[in-house]
Amino acid sequence: MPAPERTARGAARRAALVTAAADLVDADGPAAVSHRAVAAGAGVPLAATTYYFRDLDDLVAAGVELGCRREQETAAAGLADLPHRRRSAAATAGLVVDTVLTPQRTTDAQLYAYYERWLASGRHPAARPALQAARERLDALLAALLDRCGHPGVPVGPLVALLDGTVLSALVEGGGQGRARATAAVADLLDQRKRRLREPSRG
Amino acid sequence: MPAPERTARGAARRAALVTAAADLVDADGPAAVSHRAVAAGAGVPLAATTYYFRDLDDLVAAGVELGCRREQETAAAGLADLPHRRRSAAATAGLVVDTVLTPQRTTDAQLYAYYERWLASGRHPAARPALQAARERLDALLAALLDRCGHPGVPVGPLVALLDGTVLSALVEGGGQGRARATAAVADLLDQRKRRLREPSRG
DNA sequence: GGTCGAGTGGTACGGTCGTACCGGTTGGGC
DNA sequence: GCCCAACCGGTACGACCGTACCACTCGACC
Repeated sequence: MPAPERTARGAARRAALVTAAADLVDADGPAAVSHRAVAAGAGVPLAATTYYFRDLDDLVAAGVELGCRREQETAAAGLADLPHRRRSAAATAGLVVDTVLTPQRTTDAQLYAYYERWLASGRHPAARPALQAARERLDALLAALLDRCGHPGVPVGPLVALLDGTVLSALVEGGGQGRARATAAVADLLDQRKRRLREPSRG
Repeated sequence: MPAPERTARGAARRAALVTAAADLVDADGPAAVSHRAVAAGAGVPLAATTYYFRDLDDLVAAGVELGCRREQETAAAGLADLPHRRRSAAATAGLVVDTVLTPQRTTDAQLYAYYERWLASGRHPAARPALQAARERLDALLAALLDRCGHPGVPVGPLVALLDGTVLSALVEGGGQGRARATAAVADLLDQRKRRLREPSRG
């Protein structure tokens, strides 16, 4: 079952499976990926999943990879269209949150699935490379975004950490405030940094 | 199956089940909790799990609750023994990380399980109250800790968010650097705040 | 001593799961 | 026209799952 799809039809079917897997991961987290669910989602027989993927880990990894990549591609496209202009901390924070979470992810269920995806490498080691790459691309995307918004040089690592942790906390609390809390927290961080830069560290 | 254990023996058996569930959650996350795994862990027959718990959600919630509570109790005890003394940002950060993650949680697998536990309310709504309460107690614990270390008034929410997000990022990266990264990030935050306080915001 | 309810434990049912198997089909190269 | 690989798709197996059932034991109380 090496399945190096050589046929156009084969490649299309494999792509359909990966798309179905990515959709499942996005909607319900990596745990929702099963051979049967993916096959049903792609509209192909069950056996196609084992023909094109070594095992479930492989299938999950492919779904995670596509899910990360496709949403970052649209984020990158949006970033390219964004005019280079100084923006307020609040406006910038909104764009940061949109870049990290995508504008589509609004409900708590979607945010749960999102963070379950980041944790996917725990249960599915094959997904780790995709997640690492996605994380690196995200950092680059955010650095470029912050630059375009007149907030250059902001350390991206702590900013993403603050965002993620804030959403996590809001998920525990419940009530769908994840995005709002994260936006406020990021805006605060940008504001603090701006103030710090205005008065250079002690003469 | 209301199971309001009236017998001392019954209460003990229920406690054994909850302990086994908490151990499973700690070791492998909430998804590892199954009737059979809990029964085996507690050394009781399978049917005991359905006798003492309405359904699996109930069992998971009980395990999550105990897991959170017992580790916070030891953290609170340690805090009570901690002498009130000014401490460096680095030393304080180490204590903060120990309070949040417990000193025992060192491996990546344990940290994965820890954050899966925070996400438990997504799949197991019954666990939400326990997680909310745990989060509130954690905030109080940290506020007290920071006070004892000569860092009073530090906003705890963003601090925990930064810590959690940093560990999350380190888990994606892999390599077991979660604690170290989190400690450094928290120390940085405390240092920045100290500097900010030293030169009061612009005359 | 009899009763009654809490607790016990073995067993079973219906379902989903990952994965394997295998005969059938197709389509491009000789 | 044939062949061979890629591909297809139905089916099956064994494992584990949540949950239900039920005959049983035991201890307290009338």
